[in-house]
Amino acid sequence: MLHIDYRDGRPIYEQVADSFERMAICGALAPDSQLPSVRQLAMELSINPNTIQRAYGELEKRGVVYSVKGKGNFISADCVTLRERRLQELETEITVRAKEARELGADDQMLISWVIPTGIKEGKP
Amino acid sequence: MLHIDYRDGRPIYEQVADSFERMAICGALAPDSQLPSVRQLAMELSINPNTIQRAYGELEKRGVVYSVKGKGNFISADCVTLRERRLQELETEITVRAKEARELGADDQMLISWVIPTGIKEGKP
Amino acid sequence: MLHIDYRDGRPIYEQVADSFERMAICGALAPDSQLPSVRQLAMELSINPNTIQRAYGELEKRGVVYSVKGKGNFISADCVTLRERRLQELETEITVRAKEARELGADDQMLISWVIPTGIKEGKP
Amino acid sequence: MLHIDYRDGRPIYEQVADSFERMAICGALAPDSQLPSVRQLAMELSINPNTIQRAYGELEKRGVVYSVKGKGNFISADCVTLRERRLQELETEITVRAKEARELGADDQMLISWVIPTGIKEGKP
DNA sequence: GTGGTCTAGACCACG
DNA sequence: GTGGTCTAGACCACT
Repeated sequence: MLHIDYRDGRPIYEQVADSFERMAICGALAPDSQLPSVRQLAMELSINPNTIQRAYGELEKRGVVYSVKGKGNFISADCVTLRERRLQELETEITVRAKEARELGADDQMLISWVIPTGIKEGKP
Repeated sequence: MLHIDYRDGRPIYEQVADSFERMAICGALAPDSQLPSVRQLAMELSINPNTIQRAYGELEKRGVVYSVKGKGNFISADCVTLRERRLQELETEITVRAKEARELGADDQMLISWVIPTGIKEGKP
Repeated sequence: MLHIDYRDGRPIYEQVADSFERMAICGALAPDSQLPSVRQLAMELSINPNTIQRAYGELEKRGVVYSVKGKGNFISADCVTLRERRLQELETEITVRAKEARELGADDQMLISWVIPTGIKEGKP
Repeated sequence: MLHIDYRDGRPIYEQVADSFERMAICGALAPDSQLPSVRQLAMELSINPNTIQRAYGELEKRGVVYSVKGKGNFISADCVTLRERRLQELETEITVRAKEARELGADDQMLISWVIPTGIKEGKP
């Protein structure tokens, strides 16, 4: 269900949080659907419960999840909203880098080639 | 001359190294020009010499400077080479994010608008 | 388990790193197996933890280990990969020296006798 | 006459010593011929006299040069003797590495290909 | 308890 | 004076 890569430089809690956010974004987790409990998920992944707790806290901070005392953690927004939020993040990350690349001599054509997949551009069959 | 931000999450040695790399890339530091000595820069920035040492070590690992015992640290490569190296980094960073954005529904037009500083902006103003 | 020679010209952190790399190459350390913790190894060898830290950093730079915050350091690559890497290093070291020896008058036969452990030795016994 | 490369990791005094040894080996410097004075060479190369002094000391330690107080430094042996000495050094350096390579799986054919130049093997036109 | 970073102060090799 | 290494001790982020 969830994949942890210890070699990945990122901390575990971040990997867990990212996985859930990705699932929420793609619609695999509907709004108000409940996440696995901290203890249960910790056992499944053989991870310290503190780490799961922190991952859920991270998701709450990002606005992806809300927690109800004594009940559990739940997805807070629909996938469309989350998708837009993530797209805005990506936009700033890309524009910042595009700006730097432009200052280093990259021109329109080069930048466009970076964001448009090579080969087949239409269809996605 | 050099600015350190303690609130910046990045470690100090990395900030120092990045600053020098940026200066070398933009041509502000010519090849074979000498960098400030470890001790002197440490005093100017009120930083431990060990931290500067590490920053210079990082730059050497990146191929931006070379060090001569008893003489000092010097810029190793010309700005053109360094610029190409940095552009390749930016390319991968951008393509990875563009790929994710595309999976989230971004189309060519949207991605292109992110990398091209258009004077005309639709909506948002 | 690990041997440090203070008279050896090489820095301690390099000796430590080399020892672990050699063990990983010969298969004594399997991929994903955990290395001793920085503090523990420092105590065993009566060495400053900082030096061990640096040795592990060196190994990470070489691609021999990966580190996980709060967990420890682990072997990253299999012995076959590491072996090939080391063989390439040895190839360049040998070819460089063979070239110089050739310029000094060594012929094919002499060079071959150096790299092949012949039971029969002419003269010298 | 003599070439110093500051980017070369090796210390200056070693580079100077190596250059003279190479010249003595190839016969460019005859036995008992005088080397340039410490001060003069230091000026020519824009190097600290201490460094030249150390280079000459290194050469004396290697048995390539002998010094006469108040007179100067002189080549000690003929090129044939020096050549043999250097060849013995290269032999040990190569055999040690060949032994390690063999332990890592290199076979005769591989090792021979390392010490015999690719392409044309006869003639040296 | 783990690794990652930083500070403080010392010694050595090199020039 | 320079860089390179090592020690000692501290704090932080992560598990």
